[in-house]
Amino acid sequence: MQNARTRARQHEERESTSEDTTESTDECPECGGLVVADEEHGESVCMDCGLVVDEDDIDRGPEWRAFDSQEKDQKSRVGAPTTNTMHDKGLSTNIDWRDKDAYGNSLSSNQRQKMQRLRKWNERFRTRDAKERNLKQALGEIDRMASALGLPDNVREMASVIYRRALEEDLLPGRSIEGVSTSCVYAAARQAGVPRSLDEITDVSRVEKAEIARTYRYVIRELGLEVRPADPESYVPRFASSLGLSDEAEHRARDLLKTAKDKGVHSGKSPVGLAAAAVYAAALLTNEKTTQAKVSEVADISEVTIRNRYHELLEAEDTLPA
DNA sequence: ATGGTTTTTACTGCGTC
DNA sequence: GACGCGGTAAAAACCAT
Repeated sequence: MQNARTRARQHEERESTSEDTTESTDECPECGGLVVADEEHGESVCMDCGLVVDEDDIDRGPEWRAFDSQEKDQKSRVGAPTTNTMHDKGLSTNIDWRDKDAYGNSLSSNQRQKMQRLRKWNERFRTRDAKERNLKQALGEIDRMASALGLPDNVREMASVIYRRALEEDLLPGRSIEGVSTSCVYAAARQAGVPRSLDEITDVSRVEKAEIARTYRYVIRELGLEVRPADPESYVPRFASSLGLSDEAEHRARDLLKTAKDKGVHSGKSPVGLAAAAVYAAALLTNEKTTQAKVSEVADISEVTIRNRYHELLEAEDTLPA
């Protein structure tokens, strides 16, 4: 057995050593209760025990106050939000495709042709140079994959930002747009705490797994992105819900993973496998009906691995003084 | 390329509904 | 008998050196 650190580094996806003590953001470190944000005081407070988990939050509201609607209109200076998921951040001009004027009347054929030409040139200018076109295509890909994986908008946003940076730093030459955008999605999903396994990513990408992994490592290294090993717990909700398990079982699964973490059982093992095993074990403990086969299917992990892991989980549970 | 480790594949035996 | 489950051995995949 090599030492734990080396082991953990072996597999990108793997959980790291027991020295990593970071708490997930929405659970109280004291009692495990739910932590909610109190915007008025800029604090994050545990709902169960009242512990203030985080202070000095950033207030993202407007810095001005308005006392009536008129003032609100005057002081407000907000347009459409810019977004990184569009290659021009949604800032450039768009010419409507409908051949209607501002009053809704149809255009004469003369005007229609003119508008057609304008649209064409506007589009050409918008995506003028190679980088813009590159971005446009990549962002399309990112969006497609994120949708296919059911990832939320903020992940798309993150992936887009990462891609922009990659483009800025000239990381693209020699690498496919597909590969890099896939890697960005993978990285963003992991950073956002809603990881998808490499296999899941591979399914929706047009690029092979090996290339994704390679490109991903490259991008991470070049951009100096810090991505912690995936937390098995972050897979639990997804698995539990696709198996139709109760909240109690889900919670049980998390507990199992926590004690396993304390025991350091998880080092060097695939987080997905751990999560799958925890979900299965939790279903057993709460007398809910599932089979290893089903868990193995939704988690995309072999039954053997589930068996091995869940033995280890239960063992860790037993040997704990609790 | 090699070696050590984990995961997968394939197969077998056991108990139960 | 099909099914769920446990175990094993060999193959494959993976990472670090």
